[in-house]
Amino acid sequence: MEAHGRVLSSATPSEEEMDLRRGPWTVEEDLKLINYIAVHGEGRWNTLARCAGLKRTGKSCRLRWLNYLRPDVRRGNITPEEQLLILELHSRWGNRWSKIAQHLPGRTDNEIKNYWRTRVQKQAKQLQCDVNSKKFKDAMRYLWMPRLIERIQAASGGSLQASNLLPDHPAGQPGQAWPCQENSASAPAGSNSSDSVVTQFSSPPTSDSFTGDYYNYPDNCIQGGENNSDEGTQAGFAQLEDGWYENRGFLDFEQGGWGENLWSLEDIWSTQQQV
DNA sequence: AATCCAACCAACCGCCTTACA
DNA sequence: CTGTAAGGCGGTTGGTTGGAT
Repeated sequence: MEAHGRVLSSATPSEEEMDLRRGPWTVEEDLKLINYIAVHGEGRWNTLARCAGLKRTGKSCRLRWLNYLRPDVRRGNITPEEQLLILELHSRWGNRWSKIAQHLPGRTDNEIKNYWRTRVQKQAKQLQCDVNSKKFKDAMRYLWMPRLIERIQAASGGSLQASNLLPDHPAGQPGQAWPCQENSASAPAGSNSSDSVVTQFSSPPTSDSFTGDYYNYPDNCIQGGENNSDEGTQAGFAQLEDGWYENRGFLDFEQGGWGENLWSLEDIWSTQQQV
C-alpha cells in the first residue's frame, strides 16, 4: 500500500496539512471512490475527495474515476476499427484527445493519447519525419488507413479492396496529384463542418457502414484547400519513397499492432510510380 | 542469470475555460 | 464586471514490464 503511494512533501503548508497522497492508487482508495460515487454521484471533485476520506486532490480523483474506475471504461487492445477512427479523427482535429475520445465509446482521452504517442509517433520516428508532417500524414492516409480498411473488410468477410474504395486514388486518376489532407494543426476547434461527418461514427462502427462513411467526406476534407500543393505532395512522396524500404515503416506498426503485413510496400509504390 | 533498453500506461502538472459569488 | 475556485484538457513524467543481449 504505502510502497506505492508516495506521500506528498508539499510545497505549500496547506497541502502539507492535508497530507495529500500522490502516485498509484491503492485498492482501498479505489473502493472509497467507487462507493462514494455510487451514493453521491460524480462531480464536485474537491468536495468528493474530502468527504470520501481520500487524501487526494479533486483532480486526481476525477482522473482516476474517468480513466480507470468508471464502469463503462473499455480496456484492452485498440481494434482496427478504433485505430482507423483515431487516425481519421486526428487528421481532422489534431491533438483534441477528448473530442476524439467522444467518438470511441468506452475509450478515454488518456488511452487514445497514449496510443498515439506510443504507436503512431513511433512510426513517424522510424520514417524520420514529424508526425505532423505532410509526408507522414499522406502515408497514414494512403497506406495505413486503406490497410486498416482492408483488414476490417477481411474480418467481416467483405470482398472489397481498399484501393477500390478510394475514389481519388492516383492509380485511378493518372497524372492527378494526391489530395492534400486537412491541416490538423490549424483545424478550428469545434468546427461544425466536420462534426456532421464524425457523428456517423459516434457508435461503435461496423466495418460495412464504417468504410462507406469513411470515404463519404465533404469535399473540403478530401481536397484540403490551399494545402493541396502539387509540388509539396510530390516532394513528400519522393521523400517517402527514398527512406521507405529501409525504414520498414508501417510494417513495424502492423506487426506491433496485430500481426502480419497486409501489403507489400513495393507493390504500393510501384503502383504509384506507374501513374 | 544479470543487465540493458524500449514500450506501455497510469498519474501528475500546468494552462485554459467556465461557473459562480 | 471582476475575482476566484473548480473542472477540463493536452503535455509530460516516471514506474513497471517484457524482450533482447
